[in-house]
Amino acid sequence: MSAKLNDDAAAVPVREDAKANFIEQHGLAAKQDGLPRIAGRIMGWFVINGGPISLTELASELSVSRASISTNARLLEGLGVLTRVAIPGERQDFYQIADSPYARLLEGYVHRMQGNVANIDSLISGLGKGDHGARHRARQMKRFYEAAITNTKSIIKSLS
Amino acid sequence: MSAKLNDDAAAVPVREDAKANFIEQHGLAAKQDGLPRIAGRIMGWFVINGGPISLTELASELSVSRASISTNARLLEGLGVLTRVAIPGERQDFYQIADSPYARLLEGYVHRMQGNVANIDSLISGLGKGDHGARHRARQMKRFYEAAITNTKSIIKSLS
DNA sequence: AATTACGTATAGTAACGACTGAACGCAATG
DNA sequence: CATTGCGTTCAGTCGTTACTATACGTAATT
Repeated sequence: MSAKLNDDAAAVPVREDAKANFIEQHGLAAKQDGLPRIAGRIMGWFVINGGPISLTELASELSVSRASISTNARLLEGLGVLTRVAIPGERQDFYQIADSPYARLLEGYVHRMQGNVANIDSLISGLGKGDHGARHRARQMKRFYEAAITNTKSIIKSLS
Repeated sequence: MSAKLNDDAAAVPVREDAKANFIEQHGLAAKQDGLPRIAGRIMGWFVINGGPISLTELASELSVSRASISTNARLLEGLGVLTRVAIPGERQDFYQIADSPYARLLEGYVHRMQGNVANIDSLISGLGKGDHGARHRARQMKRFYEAAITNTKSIIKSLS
């Protein structure tokens, strides 16, 4: 997956290409993380341009439907990546990139992993006396998740 | 689906339920991580039962098609979660849970994050002199990924 | 050889999710 | 009021993907 494509259209400004490319790549990366591609593109746009911006403007910026922008912006708001701000005198909703967006994302991640730990716990408490191997492997798995959780929490702390 | 929801046999129907439930929940969690649900169920089965087991046996254990088991087992093998072992005298392929499966998973995660960093770098080097905000936010994002990468690497080290 | 037992490749299906376009509700403006 | 502009909701479409069924290749058994 190497992506340095620089042979077509010669005299085009590379600057704008870099920005558009980043947005697109970030949308792709978001897909990898289980988020809709548009959500990733929105986030990429905010990394570059910061905001605040209205939904309709953002829709035309990324050339997608207003509906899609609306749902995905609220999704990102729920994840703590975007915050809704009111601009005095303006009727529209404006979105802005949150204060520490990545910390917010990690918090959701921690929450999911804690759910996994709970799942492991209910397995362990349901095991019989004979299931030595299963208990051992389940505990190993739990240790992994707990290590990941505490480490992630420390990252969150270092970002805030 | 007719499960065992009776109370006639005073045995321990709860035990088996716990195991089956764990497998199913783990399949669900895998979906969240972008893996096929069956891959997650396979992994859950191995956490409980360890292995080694042949593909056809595993297929009947999880009651899915042999083809699906085959592809997903190879997927997990590629991720470093399962290892193929040969049992002397047996013709079949046997799979076993790998030594430190979670460390392997995290390595893949690190790799993906490094790709993101590369993406950010190419954005930064494409920014003009005026894009102060963008450069600042991009650097912030890069710092986040780098922190996550080093922390994840330390987890990997602690698991190996 | 013929047959059996296994893993894999392939085509087809069924379900899922992202995204769009058109309606709706609502507030502010004319 | 009527209208305009906004965000949201909802039905529908399109593409993707997990999973199955079938066919295939191969190695061991007979």
